[in-house]
Amino acid sequence: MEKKLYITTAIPYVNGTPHIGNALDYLLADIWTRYQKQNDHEVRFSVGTDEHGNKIAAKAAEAGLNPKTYTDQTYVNFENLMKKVGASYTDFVRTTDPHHISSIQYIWKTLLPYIYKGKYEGWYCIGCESFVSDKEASANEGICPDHKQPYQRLSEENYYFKTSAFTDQVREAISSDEMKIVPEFRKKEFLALMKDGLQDVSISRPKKNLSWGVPVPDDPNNIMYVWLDALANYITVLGYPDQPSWQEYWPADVQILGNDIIRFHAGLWPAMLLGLGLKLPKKLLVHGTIIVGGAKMSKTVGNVVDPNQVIDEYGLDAFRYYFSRHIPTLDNGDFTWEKFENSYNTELANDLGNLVQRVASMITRYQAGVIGVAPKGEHDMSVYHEAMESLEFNKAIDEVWLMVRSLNQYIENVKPWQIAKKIGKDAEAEAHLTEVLAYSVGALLQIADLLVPFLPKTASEIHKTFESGAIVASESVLFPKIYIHTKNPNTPKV
RNA sequence: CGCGGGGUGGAGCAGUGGUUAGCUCGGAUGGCUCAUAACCAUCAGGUCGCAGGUUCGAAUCCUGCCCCCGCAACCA
Repeated sequence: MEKKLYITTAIPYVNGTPHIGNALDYLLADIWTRYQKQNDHEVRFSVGTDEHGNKIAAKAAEAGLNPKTYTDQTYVNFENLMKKVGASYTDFVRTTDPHHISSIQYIWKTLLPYIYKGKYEGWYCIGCESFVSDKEASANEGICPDHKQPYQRLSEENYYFKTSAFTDQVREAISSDEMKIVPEFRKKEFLALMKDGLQDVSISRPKKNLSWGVPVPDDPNNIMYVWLDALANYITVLGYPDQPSWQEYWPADVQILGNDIIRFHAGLWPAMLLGLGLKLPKKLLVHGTIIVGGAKMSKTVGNVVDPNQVIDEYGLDAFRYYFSRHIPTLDNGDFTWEKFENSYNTELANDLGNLVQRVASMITRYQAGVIGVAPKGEHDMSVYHEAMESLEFNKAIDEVWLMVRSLNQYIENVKPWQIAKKIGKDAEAEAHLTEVLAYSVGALLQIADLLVPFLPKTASEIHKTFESGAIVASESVLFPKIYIHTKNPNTPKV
């Protein structure tokens, strides 16, 4: 049965260059999307960029540009990354889009029954033109590290959103899995965090302190808090409220986010939706952080991994492979160039690439490239599908590699090259060989099907090679060995 | 006693009371020759963080302790 599904990715703040965490968002959403499409569902897959706020304005000023011009230049970096990881997204939203702006103002007006004026008090840096959290203030011993000035205790009048009014509903939705937080431990973590209830959130800043943003309706001296603006993208991108088709896709089936922003997505965002009278998303997929050799990535340490470099050096599918299999979907994962290259050379090149090659080569050599009719692969795929449904993509792709391994074992046991030698002496040998090789092709085609969500290019190359009933030689081998970061074990010893 | 997760062979992990604790990578040996010097098999290697307890029996349950990692609400 065909369903209309919707998946979203967190929209990154465009004040920097895209990093590997952004790429992970797009990749996970894309895997899910391709999987659902393969099952004949229709999917909308949204991406976007978050472009308002002081930090953007500051960066723009540094570059001598107005903020809009600045974001017009930087958002492209993110769009390029989405394309580069092969994300098959259908909708792109920028928070500076006119439709988004008018929509968020409509949202504000609709939420008015839950909005009140209140005082916000906190530590403020005049240089930064912004408040800092108590934690940050005490961490810096009361002095702004950028401006070498002491923070001041200031208060200002803000609009507040009565998130607290929705505490019970949100808690209930999370506990009952009506809005399911995946993985379970994130759900527990968040429920513990909100045990004292959701706290009202200040959702505006005086214009003098926050110039770059969406004005509050009927009160242009106040600018909307960036998170309110940003979170709304998930519905404005669908055309909410003016294009009725949004109703065919909301609520989202899956919203993808990193663990660092869970409280906005599991607290403020559902409260906004409830205030608007909308349904809550069905699932929040919270992925972990990618660390490098056990350490957090950071610019100062200089261990930041550029997704572009990975893709440029090893190819897109190699990137998609490592980040879907060796970075657990629902937990933190480790990246090092050595690990990456090892898994590329052993798993992609030796296990899969070589398997395709040896089967194709035997058919070419023994049967002049004629496959005959390949039987349908018969491997039990329930583990794979269960893993996909429970959003544990790494477990699903693990399952594919079990199949790769068992096909290699099968070939080793049956020894087609020995059967080939009997042709002419043994009357049944020829038919037997054909059967063995056709079976292998059937298994490979099944493997290719299961790889479609993960390695679309590889899957289609395998299909191309075998599906016509005769071998179509490809111009190059799948996953040629690469030794950039590790030693080539086959170099002769000096 | 803030909350949560975790400590299992060199590395990464699975395993929540029951036969000799599994898997992948790495290492050693052997086989094979269709293949990207690939593939397959076998072997080596673990006092399951520490100490007590419950039990016929614990990595698995209980108690205490040690260590690591997140989070601790307005930075997006």
